[in-house]
Amino acid sequence: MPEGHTLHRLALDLTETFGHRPIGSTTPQGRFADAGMVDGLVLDRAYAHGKHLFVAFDARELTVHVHLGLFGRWAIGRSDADVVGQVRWRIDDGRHAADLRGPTACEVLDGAGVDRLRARLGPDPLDPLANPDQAWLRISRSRAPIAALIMDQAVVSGVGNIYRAEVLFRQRVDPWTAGNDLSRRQWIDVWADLTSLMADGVEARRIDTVRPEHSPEVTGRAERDDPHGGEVYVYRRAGQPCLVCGVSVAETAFRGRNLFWCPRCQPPR
DNA sequence: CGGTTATGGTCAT
DNA sequence: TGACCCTAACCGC
Repeated sequence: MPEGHTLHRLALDLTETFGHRPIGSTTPQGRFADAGMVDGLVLDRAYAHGKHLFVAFDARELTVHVHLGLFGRWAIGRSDADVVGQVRWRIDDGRHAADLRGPTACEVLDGAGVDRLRARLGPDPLDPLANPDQAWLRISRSRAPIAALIMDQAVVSGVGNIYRAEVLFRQRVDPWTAGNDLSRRQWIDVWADLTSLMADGVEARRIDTVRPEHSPEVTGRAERDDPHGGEVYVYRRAGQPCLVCGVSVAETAFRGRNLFWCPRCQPPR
């Protein structure tokens, strides 16, 4: 489930449900040995930087860092809900309980640890203070394809396989364009589009990228055919006609991930 | 019941 | 580039 919008949505939900309240912290599965370090502390707020979630606790300056990886999920429910499956971390304020399953990271950090981690991350389109030039500096000096750069969390934070495919399609950028062949204009347009698409994703809790003029005949497709949960142009539509030009959508395995694009709408420069 | 799949990332070679 | 980590849903037998 997790591209950047998912984590920002989660941060808002966790803050709304548990913010400024003392919470119980346990590890039903047993694999978060430090869960007790924040047990009984006041949960200040949760926030996200790209795909990383930070749950900050009171004066002790402790923060739980969570990365969902490919399979991780949070489920917020009632406090009296039974533990089902592999729950790494449960927080509980007596009314609600939130269960974390399958994360790649769930660890307690101090302030310096949070700073170190965030220093490795590129600007996040969902951060109003983020500076796209910070990413441009790296992109414009790299010979790697933009398809690789845009998913490199040190370059840009929060873009995953769906937003990558969709934003490059919407901006008609060939995914194989080398970073140093991309124009500054193209990058600024990609960034601006990411900003609005991802903000929409936070609100809608899903990824929808298809413009109204292309959507009437496909509305409902995602729910019917594909569990990823949104209306998209090219993601997981290999072999199907492009919603804009009708050409068959292309797919290839690239660095361990599936890459989708339209060869006609996204021609080489 | 076993194999496959998934919106991610790290580490070794 | 490949091995491996994390979990649950789904599919075919």
